[in-house]
Amino acid sequence: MQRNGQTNSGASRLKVIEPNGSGQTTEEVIARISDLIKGAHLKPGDRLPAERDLARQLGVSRPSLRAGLRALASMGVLKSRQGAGTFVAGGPPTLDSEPLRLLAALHGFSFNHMFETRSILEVGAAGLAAQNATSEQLATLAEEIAEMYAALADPQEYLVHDIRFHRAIAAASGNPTLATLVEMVSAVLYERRRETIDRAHDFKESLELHQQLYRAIRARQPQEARAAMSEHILRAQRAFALEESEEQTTNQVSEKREDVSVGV
Amino acid sequence: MQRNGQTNSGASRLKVIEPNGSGQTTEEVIARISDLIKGAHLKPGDRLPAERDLARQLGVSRPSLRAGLRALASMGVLKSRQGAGTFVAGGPPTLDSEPLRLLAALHGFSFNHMFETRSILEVGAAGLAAQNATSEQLATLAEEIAEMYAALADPQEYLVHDIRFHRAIAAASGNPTLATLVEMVSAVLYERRRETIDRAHDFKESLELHQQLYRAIRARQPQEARAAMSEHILRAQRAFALEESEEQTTNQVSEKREDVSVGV
DNA sequence: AGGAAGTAGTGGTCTTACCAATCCCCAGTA
DNA sequence: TACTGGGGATTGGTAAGACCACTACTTCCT
Repeated sequence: MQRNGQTNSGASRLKVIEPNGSGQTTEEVIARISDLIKGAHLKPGDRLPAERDLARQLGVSRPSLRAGLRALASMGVLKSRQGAGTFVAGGPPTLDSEPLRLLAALHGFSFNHMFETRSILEVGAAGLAAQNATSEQLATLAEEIAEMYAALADPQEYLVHDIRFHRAIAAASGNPTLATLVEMVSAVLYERRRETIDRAHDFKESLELHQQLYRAIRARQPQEARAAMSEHILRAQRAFALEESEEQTTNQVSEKREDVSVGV
Repeated sequence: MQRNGQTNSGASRLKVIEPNGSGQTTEEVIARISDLIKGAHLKPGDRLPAERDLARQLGVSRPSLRAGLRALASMGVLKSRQGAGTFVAGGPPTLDSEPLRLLAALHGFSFNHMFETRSILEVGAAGLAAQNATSEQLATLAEEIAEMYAALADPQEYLVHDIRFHRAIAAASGNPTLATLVEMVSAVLYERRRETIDRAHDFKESLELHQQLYRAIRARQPQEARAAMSEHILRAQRAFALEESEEQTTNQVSEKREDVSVGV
């Protein structure tokens, strides 16, 4: 079946994909779009041609093209909006944390290991932030601490600013790669934390450490900043484990797993 | 159109997906399979039902189901083999590094930042390895160093064992989450390094540091291990920058970017 | 008993068609 | 002139059915 019947008359910009006998049409599509991105021909926010057009240009069917686009979308580099088009992801660079979540579920990663990893990343970020933070970034940090003070009575609200504070430190490190990883790992833990924080105790101690951490960064003292961050996360880990055990005590008998096995 | 005509006679295991008017059938599929994984109903190596069957069980069309499966496959949790079936990813836990690569290309992450991140991760891993490495893992490290000695004259071969050595350290940290991240970040840098290593100089210095690092881990000296790893990566970064600049000198005029713009 | 050909069954692709959300232009109005 | 509203054209989302390429298993012949 010749699917390249008409050889793209006129000024075709993209070489037609070979009708490779084996099943790798989709991968070809992925590779082609990836190359466009790596070659800086596509920038964040850019819009791709309509699926029907792009499919014709590449010499593949729309389903195959869509398969490729979906793969890239699930990697977070493309965003499709029905009726509007498909765009290159803009905004702050982000790695989806869902893969990590699933990987953790599949291989039974313990939360302790996750905290350990987060600690390594954030301690490093704190050290770099103490070296590189701009005055504007310092201001953002101070604001979030103020918000935390204001939200001492509201756990959920407190958590929001806690998260923003850590995100701001990652950004202040001046290393976007590191910030992206911090975000990815933290997201997995925060999701879980959001469910248990209402049982949390004494935010004051936590806030105290945040304050201390901020002062170290502001004073350009990397070692102190690292120490404060390390201590902070360690305590967070302990608090987490505590709340976890409390929950298990509560939900002791209410497991009863619904029957959704897939009959493998 | 009632696509839930026959209500899955017999022992239906999966609730049919609502014919939700809006366009989120695929996401429903992803969520459903994800839940099966998170709920430990699917383990690594498990095989999913055939697409046609699974689509019928979920009450969606095969294209929609395939879209969901592809999304999960591109996250690395599923692997499809034509003629065989679709399986839950087995083997060592792995995060695809392609998303990071594309993100780096999109936002112009510098290699220095990438090295910085790698340093933070691997220094942490080295410290943990010094605490947790099993005797078996120590043996693996020693073997790889021996292989490096043997490959002093073959850059590509040397690099292979260099990579394995670092991978072994990450594994020896006892923290699979951390190991996964190390692998992801390193993969991006190694790919680039493979192209420039032939111009590399004096592996002996590098090997010396590897040796030193190994001894620190074997001696259970986390601080020394961290220092050695830090120094090692710092030098690798310098060497990388050097080879990079040499390459630029070489390829000065040979840019000439082929015309593959997508006519956006 | 061993190897080779056959045979379901699987994922991969294509075609066609229709649905739903969005965008954008333009007429109508204030 | 500026603004608002409608309506058509465009775009991504879903569906159904068919065929292909590959795999794994069975079965038959030597």
